[in-house]
Amino acid sequence: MLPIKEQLKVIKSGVDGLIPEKLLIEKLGRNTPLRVKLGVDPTAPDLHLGHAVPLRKMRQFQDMGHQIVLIIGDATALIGDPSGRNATRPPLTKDQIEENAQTYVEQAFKILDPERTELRWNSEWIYDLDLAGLLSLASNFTVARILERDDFSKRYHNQQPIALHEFLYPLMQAYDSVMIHADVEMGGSDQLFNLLAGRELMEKMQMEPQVCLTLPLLEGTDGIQKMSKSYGNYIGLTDAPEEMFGKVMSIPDELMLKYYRLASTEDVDTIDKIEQGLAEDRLHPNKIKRALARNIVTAYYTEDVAMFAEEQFDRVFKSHDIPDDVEEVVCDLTPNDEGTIYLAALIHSIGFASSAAEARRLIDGGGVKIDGNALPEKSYHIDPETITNHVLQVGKRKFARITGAHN
RNA sequence: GGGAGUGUGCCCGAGUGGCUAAAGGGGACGGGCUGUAAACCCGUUGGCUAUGCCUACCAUGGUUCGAAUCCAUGCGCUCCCA
Repeated sequence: MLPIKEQLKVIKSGVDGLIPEKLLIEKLGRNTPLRVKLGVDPTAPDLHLGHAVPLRKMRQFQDMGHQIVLIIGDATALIGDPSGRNATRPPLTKDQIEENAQTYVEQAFKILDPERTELRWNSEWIYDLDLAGLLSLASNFTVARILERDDFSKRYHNQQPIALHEFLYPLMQAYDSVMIHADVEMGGSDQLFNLLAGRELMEKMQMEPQVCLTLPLLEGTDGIQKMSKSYGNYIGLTDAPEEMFGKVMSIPDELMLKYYRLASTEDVDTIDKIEQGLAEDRLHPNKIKRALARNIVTAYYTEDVAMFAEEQFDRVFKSHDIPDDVEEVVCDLTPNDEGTIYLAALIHSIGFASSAAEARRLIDGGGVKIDGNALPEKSYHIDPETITNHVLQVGKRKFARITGAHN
């Protein structure tokens, strides 16, 4: 294993908090692999760049020879983590959880080395807890202690409901740490309370407590709220390369460095140089953002794919051209008695607008183009000839080559 | 168990009998500009083959020529007391 100093440098890069650092040094000093825990709840089927932040940190531990333990919270997902929430999570069925968990693991292993990962499901021990067990577990915490946490107290003061089962969530997560004998548990900074509950419970059960490692939350593409599927500001690990590239380009400039530190594969020294270069105006923000987008796409696909994604991006957004690979869409282009087709309905039917009325508004706003030429206002009804085998564009990003059905 | 509130469009939030498809803000989308799907500026934001028609302010019923607005009951949520 690397010397402790070297290990600490890697561990601490990009982290938000390490509680307590002294204990971590002590644990590292024993020169045996640490058990490093990350628990994830399969509440949504797709992982995004925000989830990837702790996973990347896990990978760093893994590469230094520590034993990482990835816990799939299939049991805790039934409760739903209240962290940072202002409302109770909608319940998921066991089937949904099962399904989500599958894709979750698959995507996590794009970052982690599966061969050296201990994968556990917390239903393994949580389902064995009977009521008596649960009660004795609950007796370790007080209501005041749980109510202390920011999200609960906010909800309480704002007269928003807190369901009783949500109180139990931190206990369940803490119990996971006990069961797998965690040395370190990591999570986003919003997880701090849950992580500390793990420490507390371990101590009460006469174990050496875990070290809590928190990572900053990654803001989504809007640059304001944390990346989350429910805010629609996420960059999914399974997004198409062009999509991924474009989404990275859409983050506010101020967020670039944070993305470099938390979501890219670039090492600390390189990022420091970039930061300096930007501050001194030696590096152009657009170039740096492009490099970031390429790096991220490369991490989940390949370098070639990333370069192609960049080319397409330039075609569409820089030169306002039509991309190479426009999807062909077959539509009913049978004209009515007046020899026209209702374009607004067609746009709606292929999913480019949420209603025909919206399609009409888009036409009037100049957002609908055929072969790159904007249609004039009110052209809701058009001659089918003008569109058959031509490229219909709605907004900047939606393209389709329209062909008629063969009757 | 008793009492007090509250429920509006994707979200927040005004509106307390007609001028309300419903102010304002956020978000989203579209256009312009550009170094980007950054920033900034402008526009749009219930549905419908559409100068009109239909559906909408928790639900149902009522008062009224006319209700998001008044009344009744129900449902949801919150708070206080026990």
